[in-house]
Amino acid sequence: MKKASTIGVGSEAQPPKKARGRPRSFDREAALNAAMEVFWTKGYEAASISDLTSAMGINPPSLYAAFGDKEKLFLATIEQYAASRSDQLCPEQPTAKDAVESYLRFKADLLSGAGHPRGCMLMVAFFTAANASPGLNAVLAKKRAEAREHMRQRIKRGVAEGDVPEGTDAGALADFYATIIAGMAQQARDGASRKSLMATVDQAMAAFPVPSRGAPKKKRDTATA
Amino acid sequence: MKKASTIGVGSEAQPPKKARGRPRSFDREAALNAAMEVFWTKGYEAASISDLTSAMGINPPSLYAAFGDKEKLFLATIEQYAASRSDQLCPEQPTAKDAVESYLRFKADLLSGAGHPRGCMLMVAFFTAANASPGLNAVLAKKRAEAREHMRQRIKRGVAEGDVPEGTDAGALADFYATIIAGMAQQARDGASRKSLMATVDQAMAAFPVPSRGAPKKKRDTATA
DNA sequence: CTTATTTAATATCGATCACTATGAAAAAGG
DNA sequence: CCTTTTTCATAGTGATCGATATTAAATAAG
Repeated sequence: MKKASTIGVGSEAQPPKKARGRPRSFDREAALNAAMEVFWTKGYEAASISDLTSAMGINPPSLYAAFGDKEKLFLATIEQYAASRSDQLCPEQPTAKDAVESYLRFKADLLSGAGHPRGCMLMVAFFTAANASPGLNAVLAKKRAEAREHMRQRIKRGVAEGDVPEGTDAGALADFYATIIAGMAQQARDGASRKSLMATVDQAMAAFPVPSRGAPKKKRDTATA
Repeated sequence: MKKASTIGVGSEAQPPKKARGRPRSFDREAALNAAMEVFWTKGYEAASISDLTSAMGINPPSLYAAFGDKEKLFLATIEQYAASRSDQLCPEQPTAKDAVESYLRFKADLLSGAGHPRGCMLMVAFFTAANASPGLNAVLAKKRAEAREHMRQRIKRGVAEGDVPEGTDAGALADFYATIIAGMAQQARDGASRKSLMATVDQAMAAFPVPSRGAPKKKRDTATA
């Protein structure tokens, strides 16, 4: 009766050592991706175990044995979603403005992309898991905060390097672009085209502050105030 | 057994003619407002009849007799919500930019206001009623489209009157500000302060196109192209 | 082989869902 | 008074929710 607890076993260590009991008859990652699409489409609370098991091609006991419960399965799909979308600003972009713009266009591309449900799964999760456990909501809140923080840090760096005007409020500017991303996620789920989202990115980038001509252009950290 | 069908009776005609049967023992509008707050807080599908009746202070049969069913009650709260927020741009603002800005600030005020749940009920509805009937979703989609259309018309008028540059794509600009509003709704539900939302409005308005100096400034419709 | 271990499939569990049948209570019309 | 009409309140309906007990099947170890 000793439980071996193979719930968390994803891809931590995969030597072909044979397990003891009856082998699993489904692909864990494929089932996880199927579950992700269900949650992405219907939302967390509206996705029933019945919806999930039929999409994953397994029975309820297999789901619970492999993933724990509905919330743990959802968290696993959230991690899968976030990991496959590397929520980070491209560090090769020379200026903060370029970095933010490429990030927004990357997002716009994903939001309107084919082969998966429309919009952002994290936004769907935010609205449809509001009544779920505090622990789940804490994870979601952290994921949301990360994107904003990455942008804020990049803008701050831009100020230090002189491609963003001195005195710019990096936090407020990051909030603005976080608002743009959230808005685009809603618009995309509402059916907005890639072209429409890109036009919104154009508009949003027109508001990015640039140093006035003749302003100090630091190269690194040689302050010339 | 003749049903008198008093479901829709809101405030269409209120002469104090006494009805025939036992009088209703609760205030219909107060109950509607209580239901609105439940839907606004928990979302459409997550709000149970039990949640609703206890917040409204009535029993299930009274709810069904007065409002029909859960979907009809929800639609009634949506109408109440939209009506009490006159989703229209202030026509007294002299320019399209002023009109859009005051609209955004009006929205930011409501989104972060006290005395009611955070965020926009229509956005909560959009995400939490996605699996509901097509009819319900059509109503919600129409409400969303209205705000965008009002902004588009006002921007178009600005182009005609010369306070918006010629050649401006009014639809794309309206899409941009609809994105801002949707994004602010999410941020507000996520806990953003009024101050933070207002800073985002500042940023968003910096992107509003203005005629270059020396550009034609039509007063009304005297074209001078 | 037998035993131990793990998964698969069936058939549920109690709780909650949206909703309602039933009859008493409260008013007006006669 | 009695009848009619409408609402109120109790106590449910069948359906579906998330989650499991149970048993058979499949593998490795001994």
